[in-house]
Amino acid sequence: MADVLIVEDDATIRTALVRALGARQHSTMTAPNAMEGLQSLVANRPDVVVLDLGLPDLDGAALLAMIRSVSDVPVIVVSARDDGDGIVALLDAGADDYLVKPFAADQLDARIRAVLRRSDSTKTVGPVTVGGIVIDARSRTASLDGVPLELSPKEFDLLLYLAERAGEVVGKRELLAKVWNQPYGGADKTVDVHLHWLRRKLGETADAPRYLVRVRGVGVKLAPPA
Amino acid sequence: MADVLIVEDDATIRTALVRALGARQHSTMTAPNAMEGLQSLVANRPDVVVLDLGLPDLDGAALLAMIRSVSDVPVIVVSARDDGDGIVALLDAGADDYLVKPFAADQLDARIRAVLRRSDSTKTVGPVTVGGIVIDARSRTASLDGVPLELSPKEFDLLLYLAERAGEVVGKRELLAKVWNQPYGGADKTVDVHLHWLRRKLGETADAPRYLVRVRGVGVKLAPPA
DNA sequence: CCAGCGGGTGAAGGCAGCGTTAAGGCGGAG
DNA sequence: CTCCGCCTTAACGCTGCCTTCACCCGCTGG
Repeated sequence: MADVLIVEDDATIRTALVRALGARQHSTMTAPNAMEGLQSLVANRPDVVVLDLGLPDLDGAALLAMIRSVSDVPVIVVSARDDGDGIVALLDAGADDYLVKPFAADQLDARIRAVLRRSDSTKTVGPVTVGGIVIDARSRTASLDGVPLELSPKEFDLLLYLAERAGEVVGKRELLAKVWNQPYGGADKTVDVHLHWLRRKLGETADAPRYLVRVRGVGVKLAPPA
Repeated sequence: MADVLIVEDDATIRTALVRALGARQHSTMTAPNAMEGLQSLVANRPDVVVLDLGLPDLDGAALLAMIRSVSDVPVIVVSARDDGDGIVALLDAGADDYLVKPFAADQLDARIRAVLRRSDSTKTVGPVTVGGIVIDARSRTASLDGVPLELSPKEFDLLLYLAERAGEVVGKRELLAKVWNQPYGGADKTVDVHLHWLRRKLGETADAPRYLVRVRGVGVKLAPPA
C-alpha cells in the first residue's frame, strides 16, 4: 500500500506498529531517534512519516521543521498526551494529522490512507520520458519509439524506477530494496536476469547498450543514447 | 469560493464559523440540527457540508448515511473529541475528511479547499464514454455500440468505476474498497468473478480482451480497443 | 599470467495470480 | 411460502512470471 517511516523511540511500540501496518499491506521502515529518522527519510523516501513526539535526542517540533525543509512528505504526529495548543502549533508547522496514544492500529491505518488520498491527487505527474522511451505509470504502459513494449510486472517496475532516475547510476542493492521490496540480503542475480530481459525488449545487448548502461562495480543507469 | 453548509447545534460556534469562512470568501448557510440540515442540503445544494457530530436530534453517523443516500456532496466531519473508532467508521461510511475540536479556522478552510479540489476533478455530470461504451450514471443504464447492456447492480457499479478511470490501472483491493465498500481484507475472488461476467456481457474473453484488460499483479483497466 | 570477481546468458522448476465453473445463501418480488 | 436473481465462496486448472542454478566471458589487481 504505502512505504511508512516510523520514528519512535520505544522499541515495543515500534515492533507493534511494524506488524500492524505490515498486516495492512504497508511496507515499513523504522528509526529510534530524530537523526536516524532524517537519514532514513532522505535515503528511502517513504510515502508517509509517523512521528512520535517524545524522542530522546530532539524535540518533535524541531524534527518536523527539519523534515519540512527537505521534503513535502505527509507527516502524522503521534503524541502521548492530548496537548491542545501544542497540537495546533504542530499542525500549523506542517503536520498533516495527529493521533493521541493509545490508539488502535486501524485508526492509524485510516489516517495513513486519508493523507495518502490527499497527497495522491498532486502526485500523479505526466508520463516519464527518456529518449525514445515513454512510460505512463497510471496505465502501466510503456513504448519505445512509438512502439508499445510488452513488459512483465517486475520489468515495468524496474524500468519505471530507472527512468525516474534517468542518468543516475542505481545500485543493485537499491533496486532490490525498492523494486523488489527486499531491504536486506537477497540474490541480486535476479536483478541481472531482469535487466537482461529488459535489454532484450529494448532491442539492445549488454555489449552494445543504448539505454541500459552497466557501470561496473556500482550498478546500472538508464540514459538516452548519445 | 464555495457554498458551505454548516450543520452545528451550538449557536456560538455556528456564528464563529460563518464569520471565519465568510472572511475567507466562502458563502455559508447553516442548520442547527439534522433534519433542517437535510432540508437545506436538498434545497440549496451546497458544495461542501461541515457536519458536527454532537447533534441534538440525530446521531451524526445516521445523518451522514442519509446524506450519502441522496447526494455525493463532500462531507467534513467535526467531532468534539478524538473518538478513534467512531472516526474510522465515519470515514468508511463516506465522510471525506474530519476535524477534532478545537481547530483553527485556517485548518477548516484548508480542508474545504482540499476536498473541493478532489471532487472537482472527479465530478462527472454527463454520461461517461469509453470507446463504444456509454454509461449514464443517473439512469443507471449502459450500452455497447448502441445496444443496451443488461447489468446487475454490482456489475454496473464496477463498470462505472472503471470507466471513470478509463485507461488507468485499478487494483482489486481498490475495487473492493470503492465498489464493494470493504476497505480491508476480503476475498478479492469476488472481483474476478464479476469481471468475468462483465467481460461476457461486453462480448469479450480474457484471452482476447477489447475493453477490459488484465494487468497481471496489479489489477485491471478499462480502455478503448486499439 | 593467473586468480578472483562482477556480470551476461540460457534453461528449468515452482508458484502466484487469474479465469472459469458450479454450488449455496440471501433477500426481494409476487 | 416459493421462486428467482444476484452475490459470494470454493475448487480446479492453467498460463506466465519469478527465481534459482549453471556456465560463460572479460575485466582487474597482483
